[in-house]
Amino acid sequence: MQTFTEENYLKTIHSLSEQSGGEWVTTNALADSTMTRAASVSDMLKRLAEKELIHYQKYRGVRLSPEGERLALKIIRKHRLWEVFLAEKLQFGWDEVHVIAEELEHIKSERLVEKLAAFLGHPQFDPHGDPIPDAAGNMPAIRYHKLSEIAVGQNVVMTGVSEHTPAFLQHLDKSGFMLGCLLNIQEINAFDQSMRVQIGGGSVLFVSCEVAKNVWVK
Amino acid sequence: MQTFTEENYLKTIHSLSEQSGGEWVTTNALADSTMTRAASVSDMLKRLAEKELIHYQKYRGVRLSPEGERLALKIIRKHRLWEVFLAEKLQFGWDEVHVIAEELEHIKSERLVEKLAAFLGHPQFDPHGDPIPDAAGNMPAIRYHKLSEIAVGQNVVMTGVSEHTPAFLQHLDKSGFMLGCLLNIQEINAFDQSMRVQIGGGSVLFVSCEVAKNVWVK
DNA sequence: ATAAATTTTTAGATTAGTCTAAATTTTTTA
DNA sequence: TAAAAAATTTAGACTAATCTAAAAATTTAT
Repeated sequence: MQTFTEENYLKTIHSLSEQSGGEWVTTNALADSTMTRAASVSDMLKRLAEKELIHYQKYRGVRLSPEGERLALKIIRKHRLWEVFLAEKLQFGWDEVHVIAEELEHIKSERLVEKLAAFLGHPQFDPHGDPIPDAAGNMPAIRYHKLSEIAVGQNVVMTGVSEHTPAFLQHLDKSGFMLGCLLNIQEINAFDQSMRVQIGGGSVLFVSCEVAKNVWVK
Repeated sequence: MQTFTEENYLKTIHSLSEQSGGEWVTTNALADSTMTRAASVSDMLKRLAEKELIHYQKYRGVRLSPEGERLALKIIRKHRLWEVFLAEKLQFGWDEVHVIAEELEHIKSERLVEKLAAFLGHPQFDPHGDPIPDAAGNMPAIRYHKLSEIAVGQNVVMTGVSEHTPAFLQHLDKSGFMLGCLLNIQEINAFDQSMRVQIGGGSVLFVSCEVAKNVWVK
């Protein structure tokens, strides 16, 4: 049985490892992500290695063990299912669901997760377009492309976001972005890589490079 | 902001105080209810008194302060709303909802509670027949009568239970008891106060005094 | 009303998780 | 490739919540 804190470390290691394409995760990267100090991370890594949830090599970094990976995926599954519940059943905005799901993801009951999944109709994606692992821990790794990598003239569909802060999501709301919307890239400014984009065949707007990098499309 | 543990103490003090009709709650009673030792309770009471959530007099006992009462009712509201969600939306049995709600009740978001209440249609009672405090903290104190106090020949309706253990609730399931069912008291045995009861105009069964004491009727 | 029994509190220790400061190891750079 | 810089770990301390054992206060009983 893991504590709340241990679960958060496993989840963070998973996410950093995914972001870096499977590299070993460093102590400092973890300290930044968990808002703690490197010394605290070192302590915790010793504890997680003791429990064989991670492979840990001093001064080198850390990877999840198969068991750690399994647990991380269970937490991610719960997090994303709760996000779907909050957005679809309770009408929360996609900018609000993350923080609440950070708490809900630690509720223990296996039965609860499976009944929740059934109640929601076994959704495949959360409100940000992130895939939901199934009960066995399988998660499709389809990440498509960043909007910032699409060429002028292309038509694409928005499939997700890689940044979950309320500030970013509210900015997208204001601009008219939503999952599934059609995007036509009309122009890319060579100077700052900002784009002129038409959304859903309607309004046209300018999208900064910082925004475009955090929007997934296919 | 309170910790998980502090919230549980407040809830327990509320419940013991309610059970004893508003008496001061003793250290030992709390130790029994929270599965800890009297020494740990003493420590915690000092902390809660420091935060002015309780009125605490050494060697005498403890009462909730107005602020402590307000917080306790908020937790009870959350607990009971989640129980309704689990039973009505996720099809959990009334014997399963309590333990899961013990975790869910600590989720912080105010907005979540109010959206959940709206989603459930602002229910007045949880699956055990316990009243749900409203957002302002008002809770109807209607507790009706114990089945064990009803006279022979009377017809009553089951309105709740005062014991939430799976063992007790599963026993009621097996016997055919459910909230709202009609009960006709056909006989009371003088020797052990056990009863012969007809349920819903149908099956007749024997009910021990221990069971009858934990069933509320009107 | 005093002694015995019970209840409650204090004292001192333990664990998980955190911190700062210092020491150590690795990486970078000249 | 050795010195400087950066990253990481160890050492030692702190807080919340708990425990056992002992001391103190209250209640009960003779």
